[in-house]
Amino acid sequence: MNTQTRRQREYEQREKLFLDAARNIIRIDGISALTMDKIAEHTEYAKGTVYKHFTCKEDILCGLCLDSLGLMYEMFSHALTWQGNSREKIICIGVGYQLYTQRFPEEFDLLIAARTNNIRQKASPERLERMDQVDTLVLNAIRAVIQLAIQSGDLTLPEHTQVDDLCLGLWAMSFGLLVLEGARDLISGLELSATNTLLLNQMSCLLDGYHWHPLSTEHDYLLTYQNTFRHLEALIPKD
Amino acid sequence: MNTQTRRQREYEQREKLFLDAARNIIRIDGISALTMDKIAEHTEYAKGTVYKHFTCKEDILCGLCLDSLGLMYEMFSHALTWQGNSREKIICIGVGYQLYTQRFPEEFDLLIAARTNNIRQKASPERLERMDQVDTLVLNAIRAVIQLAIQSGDLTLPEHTQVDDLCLGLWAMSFGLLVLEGARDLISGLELSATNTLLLNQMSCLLDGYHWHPLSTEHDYLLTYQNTFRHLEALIPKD
DNA sequence: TGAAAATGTGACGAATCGTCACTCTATGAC
DNA sequence: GTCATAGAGTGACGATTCGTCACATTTTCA
Repeated sequence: MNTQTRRQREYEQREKLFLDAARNIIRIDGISALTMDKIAEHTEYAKGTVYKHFTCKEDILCGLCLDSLGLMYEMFSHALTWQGNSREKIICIGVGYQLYTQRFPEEFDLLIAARTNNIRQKASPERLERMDQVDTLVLNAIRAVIQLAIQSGDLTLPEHTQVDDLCLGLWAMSFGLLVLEGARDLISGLELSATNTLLLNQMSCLLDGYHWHPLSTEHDYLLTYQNTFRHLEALIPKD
Repeated sequence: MNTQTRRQREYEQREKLFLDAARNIIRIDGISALTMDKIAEHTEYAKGTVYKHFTCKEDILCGLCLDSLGLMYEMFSHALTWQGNSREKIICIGVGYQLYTQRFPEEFDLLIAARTNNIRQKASPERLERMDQVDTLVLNAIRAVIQLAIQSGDLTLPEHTQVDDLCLGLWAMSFGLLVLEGARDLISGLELSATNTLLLNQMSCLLDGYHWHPLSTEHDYLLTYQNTFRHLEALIPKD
């Protein structure tokens, strides 16, 4: 009987509807303006129906996060296809991350919150499980580039260093920079270079430290940065 | 008239009392368990009195953050006195950061939250201003080490790179690693080296990339790490 | 067609926020 | 010592929001 599959499809569509409504509210008025009643009102369903889909408000936040992670994964996958050496591919991923957070700062706040015990303690285990899965996908994208670099001889990891160590290092550096960057005007008194080259420069030094070839002295990564920027910019939804 | 100064002193003591109560609640039951009524009850004051000190709940969170930043500044200052080369001093600071977040994970969640627009929009301007000031102090501690390295010839910054760029890079790397580290068990499937060497290794690579001498090939920073760890551990309040 | 299953509802209780009109208390002028 | 006054302290209150659940409505299919 395909009544079941139709039901399933309708259910998923409605879930998407609720998440879209929530995302809109957040983009316009910020996270603290998000209420279950507003989501119900905007979608013309009753609150009870929203709770058929999400166990609590935090579960919705994680649902949104899941979508964001998905988009990020898409962008990262796209970055992998960038024609260039292994370091250029990594830069392309970093640029993707940067573009995303700059385009949707409110949702980046969400990504930050979702790394916090406070939120994760309340969200449903099922959704956390799914977040883990997408996390893994994203990580695999970065891992793939590192593996590629090792195989092609561009990179030799120091002793006692795992692939995942570098993976986390790159992630942490980008994450940290973008979080602090989001609060840039709040951290007064910092005399910084232009936003766009900041991430590039720090990543360059880190990768130079790993002796990931070609080194920044051997290749013009600023050009790569600019090209990948234009390349990925087109992928970002305008809405 | 010193009635005024006494009043002032009492006011500050009570503020400290409220913050201590809030911190206790958070340490025991997490951020979401913090309510204004509980703070009032635990301190045996009425809620209205709490609101004489803090404009809203977020203002309290920022107040706690301010204390944490203060402690961190103290620790960083102490790190500056570490006898060793400039890179060792930076490591000492990193170790201090790590020790703090591991000792008080709940409060680290707070530090993260306080970098988020959501919270900052609600806190009182006065407190945000004070946070900025302490931020600056902390940054100055890092700046000082970088300046020292430059003056002593250990470090020459690349062209188009500011002192503050490196400052932010170091901060971002540590911040990012510690946030992700806090969610370590949540990011399943990551095969990482031991926690303690992770931060050290990533920082080492970054600083090697900057050609900050002595390079990690020329000096045993693992030893530095272990020594500074023991050195600073004693500073952390046991309570 | 109609009984059973699935879906949808919104009034409700509970928790919490932040306010404000008030009571109480310490101060210092006389 | 008395007393008017500033300001410190209160907690009942309205408002908001969460999450629930007993009931209403719709859909399914025998």
